[in-house]
Amino acid sequence: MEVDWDLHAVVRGCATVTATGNGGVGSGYSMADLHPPQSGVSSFGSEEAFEGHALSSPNQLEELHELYKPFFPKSQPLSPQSTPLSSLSSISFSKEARIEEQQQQSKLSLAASVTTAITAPTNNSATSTSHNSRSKRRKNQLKKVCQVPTEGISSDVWAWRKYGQKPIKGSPYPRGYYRCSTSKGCLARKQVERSRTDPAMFIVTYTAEHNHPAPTHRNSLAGSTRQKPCTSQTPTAGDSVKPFSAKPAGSSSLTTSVDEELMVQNTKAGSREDLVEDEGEDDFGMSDTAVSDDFFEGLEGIADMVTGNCFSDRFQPSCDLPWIASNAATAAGGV
DNA sequence: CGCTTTTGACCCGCGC
DNA sequence: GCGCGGGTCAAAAGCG
Repeated sequence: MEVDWDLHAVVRGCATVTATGNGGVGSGYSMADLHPPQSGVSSFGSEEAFEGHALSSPNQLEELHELYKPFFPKSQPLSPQSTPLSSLSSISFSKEARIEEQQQQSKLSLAASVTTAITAPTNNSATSTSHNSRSKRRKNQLKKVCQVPTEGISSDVWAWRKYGQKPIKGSPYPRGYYRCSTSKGCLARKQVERSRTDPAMFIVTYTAEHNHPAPTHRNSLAGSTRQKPCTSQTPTAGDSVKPFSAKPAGSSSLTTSVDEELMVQNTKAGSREDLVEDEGEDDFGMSDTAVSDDFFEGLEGIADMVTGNCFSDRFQPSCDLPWIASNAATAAGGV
């Protein structure tokens, strides 16, 4: 696994980030947080990262930060050490992401029904059974796509459990499928895939929303640290399937709800600004997706918690949390 | 013991 | 209607 990435890196916030090389135009909200140990590869600082995109300057980041502030109850996300920006910067939309989303949306016929679209699966299937959800799998699913730096991936308040991984055509990296493990009934899912253009970045796609508050702590770490004995393939690997497990975001990480929030917002923002042109007005960029309301509500609560104490508790400055580490590791490439 | 990860198989949507 | 590819399920195994 990869644990090539330094843990501290994971926790450490940083600045910047990026959108993949091409970044999303406009979409690029970047929030980078940590950088991949991997090296310099990372984006920070790199011009590529910003290449023509949105946050090409620190100022922009700040602006974003400001923009998001309202969403964060108070403090921010990551550990004390992490800088506010870090959280913000961890996510960004990449062109790829956008495209994906666009496709998705276009299929859905976007805008108008976007809102409902996303929820549809949730609502409908909420009651329903797996069968239902399954049948609707690809229908009307609004997804939020965001790009996160490798480290950013570990920041996620929710506990995710990997339920699958698949090689994706056209991409050297496999895509990992995660579902919320906090609640059985939670339909929230996320897909994590390494960016083809920028291996240091992960494309995280969130589907559905959590129907419960964020976990305050993990129930168990068991199995969470599993790493292959052998391995060690670095994320770089482009290989496909196994070597890199896209483990993302945290599998169990509790990291920042805020981050997630940000992500979502980014998504929204991104989509709204770049993708959704039609949506003319959403306050804050929140209309676009459906995730919205409840999703945010929940997040807010979470954020509170997080900022309040969760973080202090769990997120140690240095992040020695085992699970985090493992997450990072996995995320990185884990498997 | 409980939970997570890994993996192969299966199912389903979508494009041709 | 067929095939491809993506998404999910479920069993096995590992870890705390």
